[in-house]
Amino acid sequence: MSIAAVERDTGLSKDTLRVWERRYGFPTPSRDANGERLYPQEQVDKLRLIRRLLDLGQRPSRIIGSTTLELSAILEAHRGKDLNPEQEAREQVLLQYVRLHRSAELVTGLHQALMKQGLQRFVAETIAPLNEAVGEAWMRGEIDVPEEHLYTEQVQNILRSAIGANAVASGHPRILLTTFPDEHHILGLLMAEATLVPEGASCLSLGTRTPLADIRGAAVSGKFDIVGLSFSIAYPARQAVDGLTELRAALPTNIELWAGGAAVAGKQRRLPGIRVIGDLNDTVTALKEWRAAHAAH
Amino acid sequence: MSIAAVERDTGLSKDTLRVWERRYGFPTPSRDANGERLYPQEQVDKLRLIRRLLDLGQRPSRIIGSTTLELSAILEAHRGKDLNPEQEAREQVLLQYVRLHRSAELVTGLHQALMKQGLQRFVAETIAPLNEAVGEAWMRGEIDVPEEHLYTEQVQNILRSAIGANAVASGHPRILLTTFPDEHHILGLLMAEATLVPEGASCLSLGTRTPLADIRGAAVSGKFDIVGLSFSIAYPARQAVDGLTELRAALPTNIELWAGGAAVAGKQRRLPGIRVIGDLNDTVTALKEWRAAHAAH
DNA sequence: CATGGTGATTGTCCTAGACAAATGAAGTAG
DNA sequence: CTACTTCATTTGTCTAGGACAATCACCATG
Repeated sequence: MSIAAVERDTGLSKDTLRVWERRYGFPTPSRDANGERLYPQEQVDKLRLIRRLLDLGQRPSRIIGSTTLELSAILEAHRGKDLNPEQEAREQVLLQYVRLHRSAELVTGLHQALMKQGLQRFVAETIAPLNEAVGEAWMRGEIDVPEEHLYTEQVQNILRSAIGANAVASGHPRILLTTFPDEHHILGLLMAEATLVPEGASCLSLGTRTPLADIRGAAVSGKFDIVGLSFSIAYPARQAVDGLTELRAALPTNIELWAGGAAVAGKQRRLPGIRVIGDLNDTVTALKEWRAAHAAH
Repeated sequence: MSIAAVERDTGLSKDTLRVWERRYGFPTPSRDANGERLYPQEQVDKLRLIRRLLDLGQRPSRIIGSTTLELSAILEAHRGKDLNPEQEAREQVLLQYVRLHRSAELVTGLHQALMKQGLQRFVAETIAPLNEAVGEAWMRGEIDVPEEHLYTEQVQNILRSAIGANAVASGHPRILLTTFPDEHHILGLLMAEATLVPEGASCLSLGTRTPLADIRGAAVSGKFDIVGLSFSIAYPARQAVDGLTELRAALPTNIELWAGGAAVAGKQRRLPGIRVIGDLNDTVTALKEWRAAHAAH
């Protein structure tokens, strides 16, 4: 696995990978005929774990010497904070369907949950925790790339159908949803849209990876009230803050800027003029705030 | 503007920006107190133009010396190349709905077409030509990134809903659909799925960007009969041929390999053992061939 | 407790050289 | 005239350490 592939896979920049090797003696990639780094799979797995722990506030020098098992244990310790046993049991049931040969059951299970809970609760209480469970299982190597892709695809199918069925043509406010250019993950965006649409907002999603200048252009020419950005846990927090600050400066002041997702959680202090969305319920709160502020007219 | 900001904004990597400065003498950023590059706004604008032209097939050394005005002129020249008046007129009718402020009409129009034509004809007769028209309009600079994204999203919504409504749990053959790692375009995949599902095939899509080794693993462990790959016009033909050859060698012989899309069109001769799908109708043909060959049992 | 200083940690940027993959031009065979 | 090879050029990405500012952990002082 080349250094560029590892960067894509782990979210650690090439510079960081090289400087870790120099400073901490890990990772220790072999070299190809051309002298370029080749990372073995198990080191990439460990890097993914480390990355996850960095996001949780650990520091590299502390954990980089630990084995994969020890890292998983630390991750576990971070986990068992607030686990509702009943809910976790239901997650485990769905999680075991995230297998290639059980895809039909996954689809059925998701559909049933959607019918039972309704769109908003389905997103907040089933999809969001399931997302996390899948992410963690992937970090621990319990599920692999095709299964994670399969999961993403099926959830996308369900959410897009449901959004289409609930869409209102001319609701207010008008919200433009998208992500920054190097953010591929779309589920956060779809979850936001699925939460907003039943509230009567008029959402337009541009999908992932829209250049900053184009976001601005679209927001202005489409006369949107709000621009919503989604950041997955894999997105570099620094880049998110910089990009958001730049976009905020570029947008007219009458267009609000909302940002949600793991990479911006707790960054409200550094993002003046931007509404940081804490979780899915907070999305609804933010919407109510907007409506209250604009009801006076 | 720092080098990281320019990378975000133009999509040109830091390495590329530095090597251009060294080789061509452009851009010429000033330095801050810390010796780090600071790009003036007008050079960033020019870099964006250059980036645009690179996507259109120009080469850096040819255009990097030109002024911003000259670059705009070249971009103009790329527009009205070989326009068949009749065809262009038809495209324009379809294309006028792909505007940010007309997204509601686009959705309505697509829905009506789907209801009128049925899923398979909708894909073959509406989506496929519209795809091409959008692609060409984008090449000519008549629509921009947000509009192309909007189009992709809306078509995705419709196709995914329709596929979900038509899916058969236990049909035959079992088909695994995905793309190679550097292929982001998903519409080809969805179009294939939408064509196959009404025929009673059991399709499972992994979405885009699945590593080759994982495609093989998924095909084997999921006991699929056929693996289908989609290649957009932007995918390098050479890479498609090499990747397919490698995958063919890695797959068991009893799993068929199908490849469709602009990048593999007409490459059947170089792809022994692989079924190259010419167009959407050919997808159905290939399916019938498979069934005929496996009916004997 | 809170606040501020200090030293260690850490990510990003720097320079300049190297090379393979992609491209275009010229030549050759069907 | 087309299709395939060959060869030179172009071009993006990788390499190596060095450097520094921002952040963090810690401790002392108000």
